[in-house]
Amino acid sequence: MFNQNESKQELRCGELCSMANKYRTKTTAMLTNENVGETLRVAGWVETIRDHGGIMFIDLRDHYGVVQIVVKDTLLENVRRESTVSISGEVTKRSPETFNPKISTGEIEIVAESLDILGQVYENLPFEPSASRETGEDVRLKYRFLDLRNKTMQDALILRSKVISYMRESMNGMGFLEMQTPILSASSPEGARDFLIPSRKHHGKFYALPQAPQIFKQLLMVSGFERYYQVAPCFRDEDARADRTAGEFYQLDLEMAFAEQENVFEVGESLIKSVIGTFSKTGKGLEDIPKITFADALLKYGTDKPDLRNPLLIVDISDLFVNSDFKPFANKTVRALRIPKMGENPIASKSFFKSMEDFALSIGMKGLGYVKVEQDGGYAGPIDKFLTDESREAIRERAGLQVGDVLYFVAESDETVAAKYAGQIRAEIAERLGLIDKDDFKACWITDFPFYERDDSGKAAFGHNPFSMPQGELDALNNKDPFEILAYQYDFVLNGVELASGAVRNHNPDIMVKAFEIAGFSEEDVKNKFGALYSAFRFGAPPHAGMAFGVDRLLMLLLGEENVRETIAFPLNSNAQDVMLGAPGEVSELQLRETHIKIR
RNA sequence: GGCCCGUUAGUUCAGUUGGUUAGAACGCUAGCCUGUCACGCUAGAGGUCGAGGGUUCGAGUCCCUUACGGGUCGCCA
Repeated sequence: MFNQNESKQELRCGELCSMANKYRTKTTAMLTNENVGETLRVAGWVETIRDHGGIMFIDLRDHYGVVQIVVKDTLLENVRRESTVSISGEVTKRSPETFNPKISTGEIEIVAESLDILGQVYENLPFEPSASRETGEDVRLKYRFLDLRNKTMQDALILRSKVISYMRESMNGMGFLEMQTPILSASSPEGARDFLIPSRKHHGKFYALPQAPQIFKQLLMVSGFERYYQVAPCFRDEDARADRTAGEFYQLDLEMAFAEQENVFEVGESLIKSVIGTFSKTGKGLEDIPKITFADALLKYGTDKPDLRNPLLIVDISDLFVNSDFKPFANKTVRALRIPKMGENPIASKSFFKSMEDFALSIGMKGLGYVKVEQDGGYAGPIDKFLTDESREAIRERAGLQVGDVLYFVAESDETVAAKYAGQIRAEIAERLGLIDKDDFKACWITDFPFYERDDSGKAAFGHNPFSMPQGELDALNNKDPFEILAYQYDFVLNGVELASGAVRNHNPDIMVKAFEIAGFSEEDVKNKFGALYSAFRFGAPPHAGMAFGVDRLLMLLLGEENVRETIAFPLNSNAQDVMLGAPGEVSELQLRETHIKIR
């Protein structure tokens, strides 16, 4: 198993790494007790200087590790921390009482004979690289080159490199070809906002950066490349989140011809199980990956990206309150969340219930009712007095209530809203009670997304992806209520994070036209919006299906980071700016003229 | 665009009911120290308390406006 904590040691390298030159003859990774007595040269960054008057020590850090340098004369004048130096000297064995077990070179040291400053530090450091992760992100990103000297950041980017290379090997091993698709592309009419690039040669026209290689990979299927993948940059001009970078991100994008949903699952599971098993911090891998329908996920977990490490489940009890006298529940969607033994948890004090109610109000709920199951099996709590004896028993059975349990109630007129609130309560309770094992990995597939959703005016609009195949195909489109139609569309969810998304594609132009017609578009619209696909599908398209994993999010989960920017060398800040290079920035008059742009 | 939180030394933070000269740690500078490894000790420099306005005898502290940062909702087929 790959050990994240020893990633530097994993970077030991062969012949190429040992290339000796005027800067160094050895890297720290190559230094062992065997080198004692040898005079050699090392180069790196001055991590610390410990000046004891008559003797001084330097911790010299290169990419591979650290070695202690002993300096006995005035060589250290003008040497500053974090400058780069080249030092020659003799490797000596330390006396046993001065061994440092924390570093791999802890039993030896180099007695400096000469020292050259290769890269001086000219001003005070804005922060300590060793403590950079406690520094504000705006300062870190402005001096990202210093931030990345931090060991945790180095390890994160090393892991990123290893994981991507491992995924490429896996995909290659499964017979997939990595292919490149254009970066300068056309604006797509659906989906997120595009980043636009003005054309110099074509007045008033624009390229767009691809939101995903979607259309190109489907065209590759039509061309007969049956298994494609790409570590693909994707660009979307949407606002950032902790788990969503501004502007650009990487996907492991894949597509398979003559494939069904199950075939994609097989490939996806094979890939992700081996990645998690190989690279997770604890070595803990993924167990069985259940398939949960979108409808079921919304009911049981209150979200389409459930965290299955959270053991709590939601049940529907709406039917018990049809025509109930209790107005807040009567004829509403009522969901109940059982928290086993919570009544016996010392944390579950009066103030805990109060603060949960405050949380409920803060997310827009009107209140948060609950009952406790007492020792005698009876209920206590603010909701109990509104329950009939029959409903008490029905609820007990439905939710599997036992002595000591607490049951929370969520009631809303709108079913979707009720589900969402119940999901938020489920997540919050689990967080507060510490029910989630942060070192664990639990995943599921979410399947059977609705093909259409109601837009604001109640009309049918594409739910997620107009390219996906409706279940039941043309027959369903012709004969079913559009809102009953499901799509061959799926997400892969890991620890509550949407890690991948995919679909069986609609490769049939007749079904495509019909699907768009229901959503209010004509055949002409299809030709205009998706002309290339429409055309390609008229020339012998294979059925095909695929998906795409978010590489940055995968790294975030593997590293146990809360923020996806910790996995990227040079991310934009959450405001979509590069404060180091000044992007976005102004351009010259000439550049504007050449691209026919006038700034208002 | 809405909402929440924040902004005090280079960095991370403290700062009481509004009350003398705004503190600490790390970093920086200088000095001492021959075995440290987060070295230690001594001294020192370093602040328009994000900006503007208001209340007050008096504002880092209270009020308003605004800028910036983080999170979140919208958005992300």
